[in-house]
Amino acid sequence: MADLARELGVSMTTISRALSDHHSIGAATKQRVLKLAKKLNYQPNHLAAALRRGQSRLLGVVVPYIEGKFFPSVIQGIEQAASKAGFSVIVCQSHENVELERRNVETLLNAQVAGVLVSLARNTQEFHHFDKVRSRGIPLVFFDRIPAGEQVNSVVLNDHEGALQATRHLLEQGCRRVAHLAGPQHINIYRHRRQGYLDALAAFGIAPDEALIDYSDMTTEDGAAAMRRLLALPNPVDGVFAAGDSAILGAMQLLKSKGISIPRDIALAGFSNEGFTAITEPRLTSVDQRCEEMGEAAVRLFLELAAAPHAPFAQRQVVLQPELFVRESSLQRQP
Amino acid sequence: MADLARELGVSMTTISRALSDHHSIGAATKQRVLKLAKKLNYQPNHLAAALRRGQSRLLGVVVPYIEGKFFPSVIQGIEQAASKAGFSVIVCQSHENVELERRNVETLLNAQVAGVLVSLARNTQEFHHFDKVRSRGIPLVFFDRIPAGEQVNSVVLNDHEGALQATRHLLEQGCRRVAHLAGPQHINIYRHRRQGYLDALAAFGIAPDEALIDYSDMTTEDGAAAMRRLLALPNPVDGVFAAGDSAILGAMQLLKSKGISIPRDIALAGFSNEGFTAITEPRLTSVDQRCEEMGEAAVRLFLELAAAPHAPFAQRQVVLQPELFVRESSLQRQP
DNA sequence: TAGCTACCCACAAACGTTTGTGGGTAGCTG
DNA sequence: CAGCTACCCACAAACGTTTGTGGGTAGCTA
Repeated sequence: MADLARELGVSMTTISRALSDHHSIGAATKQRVLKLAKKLNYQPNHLAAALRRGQSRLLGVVVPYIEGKFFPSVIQGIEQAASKAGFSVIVCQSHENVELERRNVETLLNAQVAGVLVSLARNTQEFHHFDKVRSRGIPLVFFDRIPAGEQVNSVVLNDHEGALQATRHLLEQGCRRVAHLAGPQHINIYRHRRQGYLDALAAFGIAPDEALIDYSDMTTEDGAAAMRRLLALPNPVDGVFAAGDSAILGAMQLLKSKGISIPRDIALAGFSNEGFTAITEPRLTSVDQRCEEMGEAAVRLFLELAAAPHAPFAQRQVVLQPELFVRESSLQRQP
Repeated sequence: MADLARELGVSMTTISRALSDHHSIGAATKQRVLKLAKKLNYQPNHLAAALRRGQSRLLGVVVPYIEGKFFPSVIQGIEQAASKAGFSVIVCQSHENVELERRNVETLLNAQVAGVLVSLARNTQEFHHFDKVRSRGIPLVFFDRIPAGEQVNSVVLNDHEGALQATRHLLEQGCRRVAHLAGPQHINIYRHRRQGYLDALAAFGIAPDEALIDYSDMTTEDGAAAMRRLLALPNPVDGVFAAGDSAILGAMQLLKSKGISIPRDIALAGFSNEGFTAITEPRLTSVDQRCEEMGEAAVRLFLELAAAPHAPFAQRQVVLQPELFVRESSLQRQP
């Protein structure tokens, strides 16, 4: 910047203001500065700017993991929206571990991020590590997995609706004893999916049966184990809706190993629309989560919060509509 | 820091040196400083430190994408090793696009990263956007997809060996006309995999046949299209080795749709050991890439380079050994 | 012409660290 | 006791921006 100033015979103030399009700089001067900056290949030091301003153009993201389809896609949406707004994204994984999540938040604060976007780890049940973020006045947005019973800004899928659609679809295909593979109920998404399942049953006048609901961490192994248990019931099920695709995959693999026909004997539906749902045989019906939109929405929310830094806190929530992808694992039950 | 200094009646110099464990500060003083820092909940401003030092504790990573298994796992390895060394990781995706790759590098430089780890985009054929990194004296490490014909530091898999093993395995199972689905040959990994394939054939005294080698971008669709072409050959193939799992998946899907038995009629092997290789039926034989080790090795290399900032440049390359995972798609060809 | 507005610009102080330089003290050696 | 080493510490200048304050000039109005 000093070079630019010397070259043009103006002060660094003018350079800085010209570059940031300040109103008190003449259009002609701005042009000259910009042109010379290009010519000299001037690279702004964002660090210095961040230091002076007390805030960087970095956006911190904490997710449980980045395998599978969901989180990478959300991050993709975040990156796109962020870069449009001139922000860079720094991604951390909590590996489903509160302790790591806590450390990640620290790291991000130390990097002076302008905002923090979080999807909670599985075992996060208290939220004090986010207090610092708020107390520093840094916008905080949760997405997908959000804190229970807290006043927060968040972007979520209408999980209830997704589960409702999936379960209703199974019922419409003729299923009458539909089981549910449920996730940990302290996590909002799994709680809502379970409720959607129950409400779909109710809409069909079917009484819920706790024996048909299996609670687990929703891994492939959990899904297989649950399916094994369900098969042992005196009154066998004819449909399974899982709150996650890994679990329904496990169930499917077990059924196939037992020679049980899908969907003729048992119809299956999952949640997340993972890539592999289109690979299995039969292909798996699943609820799509609008991953990229979720990322974009989270960034939009962040930008709004950042635009009004000292506005009184008002909880905001964006709710996205899921979409059911129907595939062969649940189709043509009734010939 | 000023608070700490005032409280303890020493200068900020002492505080700074005590916190960074400088040798000219007494152990007693260090203890006092550390204790008070804890008590006052002192949060260092890494930005300021980075500004002063001209370097942050951030490690920049550029990858083509983060879907699938490979890159997330590598990143996982990077994060682990980096956090052990006190670095945070900032991940950017180039989406297989040189232009974005260029911009990502700019962004990272602006963030004053301490090092840059890169896996090239598919269409990156010139490398001038990395000159700035070097000229600033910032360690630059390539992994997996590295520049051709350049003096660089890199971590790669022994792709040749992996391909050799996979192809040899197919031949050992009784295959005699093994086709190869090859990727773009300007990319090191695909070139080496093709060469491994050829060398395995040679070892079995089989003459290579260019008609059996298909070049494409290795998508699922590409794999299916290639398989369709191969089936139309007068002299049909009895084995296919693909340089990527997506392609071999496409091939598999096409074969199944034609009612061709795997592995009895045609045996299949892929590369990457993607998650879905254990889901397909039959499960897919594939070469595992030691993803996490690759990430760790890249960080190790970075740390070595960072430790000797002004050492004369000496090209370094770490080569990891692949591992063949044999599954049903290639087994028991000879009863 | 005095007074006002609208622009345009420079000075200099921040932002929170790190670090080269140099000064001081204690203990030891010869 | 002089001289040396080994510690210990403070001063102050950086690092590259942003921004509040205030000064200057031109053009217009009354």
